[in-house]
Amino acid sequence: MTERDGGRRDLAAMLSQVMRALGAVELPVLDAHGVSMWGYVVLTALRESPVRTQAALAEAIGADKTRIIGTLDELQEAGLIVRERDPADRRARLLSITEEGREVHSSTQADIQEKENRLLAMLPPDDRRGFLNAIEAMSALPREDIVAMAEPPGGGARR
Amino acid sequence: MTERDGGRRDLAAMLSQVMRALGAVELPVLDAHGVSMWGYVVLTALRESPVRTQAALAEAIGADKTRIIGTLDELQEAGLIVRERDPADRRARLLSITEEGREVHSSTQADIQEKENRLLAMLPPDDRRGFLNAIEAMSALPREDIVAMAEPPGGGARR
DNA sequence: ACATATAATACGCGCTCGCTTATTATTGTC
DNA sequence: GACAATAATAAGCGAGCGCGTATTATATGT
Repeated sequence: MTERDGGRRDLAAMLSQVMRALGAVELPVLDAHGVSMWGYVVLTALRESPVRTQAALAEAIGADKTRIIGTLDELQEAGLIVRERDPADRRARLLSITEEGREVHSSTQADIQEKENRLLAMLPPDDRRGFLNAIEAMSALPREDIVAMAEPPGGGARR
Repeated sequence: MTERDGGRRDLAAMLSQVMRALGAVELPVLDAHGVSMWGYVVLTALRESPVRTQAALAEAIGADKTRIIGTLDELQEAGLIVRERDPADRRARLLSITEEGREVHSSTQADIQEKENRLLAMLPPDDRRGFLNAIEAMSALPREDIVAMAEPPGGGARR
């Protein structure tokens, strides 16, 4: 807010820094729990709700459907997920989390959030609340919505 | 805040979503201005202050010193930066931004921040303020500090 | 003078990822 | 039944990246 033209630094630049630091904090936690990053992301998603196809899961978590197969293989092998053909459509795989997967996810998430809480504790309460509200809101939006939102208002007529 | 164990989603997960969306918003802007992502990052850094060695620049922007050489080559070729040997130590390169580099950076940043402002406008003012304060604070900290902060307080005795 | 350290540079290795293609099995439509 | 579409799967390609190595030039320390 001192010598910058726009009055603030670029969001992406700042967030990129924060993300990198968070990675340094959290990846070792995943390692310690024997879960890969994508494995953890999959567990998180399946914990919220089972899915009917791998493609749907991939889309939900922003992964490439052709690349999560290995991750699913590992999770299935480790007994953390169930992956079976849908009797109603044998092309599809029903994916859900096992009880063990739920436990692994819980303990991992507890450790992760404990560390995150420590970071959040450095912020004044109002800023913390605002920050959490903001990223909750933004992360809940589909990417296309965010892209559209960033366009000039008159840009809609270009469609 | 409904059915989650910890009461909130993982920061890293949410921020990762936001970052991806921001990428979709901002990378085309960089393209339109003929600047690569790392090129823009370098211009941003040199605009704040010149540096004395490429290694120092790389460290400041979180890049790999062996990999930014190509980027520096391009920026120098395009007349956006000055890169000359330090007369006081011929091993080192003095790096600074040119007037043209400043202009390219300014127009790029204006477009980027305009888009970011549109996104920020979706947030209630308090949340926006809190969010910006938070990421400014967090992104200003060295990564090691953040990692250390995430450790349990008693962990210090382990050193 | 010589040993050691430093800065830039080029490049290798292994890994990840976005995207694409091709194949097999299965389902849906005409 | 034929054909198009769909789901999973494997793998290729190119790009990017973290990290490491090696080389050359230069500076510093003994």
